[in-house]
Amino acid sequence: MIRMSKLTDYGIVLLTYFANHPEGSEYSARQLAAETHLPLPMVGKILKLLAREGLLVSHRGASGGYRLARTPEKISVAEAIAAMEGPIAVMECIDAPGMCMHEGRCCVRGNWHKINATVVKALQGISLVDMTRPLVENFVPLGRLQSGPSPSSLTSVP
Amino acid sequence: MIRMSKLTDYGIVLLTYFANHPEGSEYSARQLAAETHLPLPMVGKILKLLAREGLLVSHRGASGGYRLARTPEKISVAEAIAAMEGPIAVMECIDAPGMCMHEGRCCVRGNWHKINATVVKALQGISLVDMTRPLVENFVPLGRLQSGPSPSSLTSVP
DNA sequence: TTGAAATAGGACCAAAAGAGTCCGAATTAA
DNA sequence: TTAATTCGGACTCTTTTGGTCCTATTTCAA
Repeated sequence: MIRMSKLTDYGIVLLTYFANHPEGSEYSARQLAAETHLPLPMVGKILKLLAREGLLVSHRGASGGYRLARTPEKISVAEAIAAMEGPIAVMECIDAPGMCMHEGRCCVRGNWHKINATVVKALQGISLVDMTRPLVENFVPLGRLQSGPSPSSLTSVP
Repeated sequence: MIRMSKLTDYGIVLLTYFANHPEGSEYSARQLAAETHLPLPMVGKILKLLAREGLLVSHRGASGGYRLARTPEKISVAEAIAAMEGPIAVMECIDAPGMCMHEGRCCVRGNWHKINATVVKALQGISLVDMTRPLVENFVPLGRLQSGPSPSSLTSVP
């Protein structure tokens, strides 16, 4: 299945929790685990990761905790995912060029690059603030990729 | 990593191979493996799967083989992925409602639904024919989701 | 009629990734 | 000093993936 890991799932829940509260608020792993009902060891692990990746700022010692490194409008879902899972790449050949034997003669790789870029851009367009309220599809309905030289071929899609 | 399986990768390569050849052409697993340089047992497995899912039609017996079940314009990348991996769902709660303990109080689930739908639609907009030639980004640059009630929050994205 | 060449449908296995826990060390507020 | 934190790992168990292989069954053609 095309699925993000639980780590990412929880990570975004936690980040959204920050976005839902006054800016600059600091919370410990313990508090966040209690509030979100996620297991404490997991929450600890995730917060550490997010801090290392620069999305959170940590504050050590007694009464320490974490806060967002930037305002939530400036943190995108794409960044959050990348922090948890590494670069977004639907195919191995996207972020690991040279690993695939067939790279030379593969005729679909270029297209995967563009498809991947489209997904990334869509996710970059969603901030943590957006995640705190219902999303609405824009009047520009969806990002379509279209085949270049030749005509048609898109109209057939339901 | 957010990555499709090799099965899916190979599956789309194979489907694209059909799209690149005269309509209705039939090829055996052996032929396809030779042409695409993919391991024969894998190719066999994938073709069986695609046939079971209705994207290919199989023809048993000596000099049997497979052909596309529909014209390649009418088969989308989204369908191909779904055939190989099951429903496209970036989060478990999308295609397995009830599995997540936090479903009741989760405040981001609705948004994941919409994000998922956006990705699916983008992939539905790409047919096998499109995959046989370079994709070009449409003038409508990309599908953006926007938060409803409140303004701004999108302008900050690089 | 027979045999070769296909697909059908699984079982099977090893390796990798995921999910989750736990521990000792360093840091800091009180 | 002590208690509450974060930090950085190691560690285990389970699931998924990637890949192979085997035994039907079907069909074409000699």
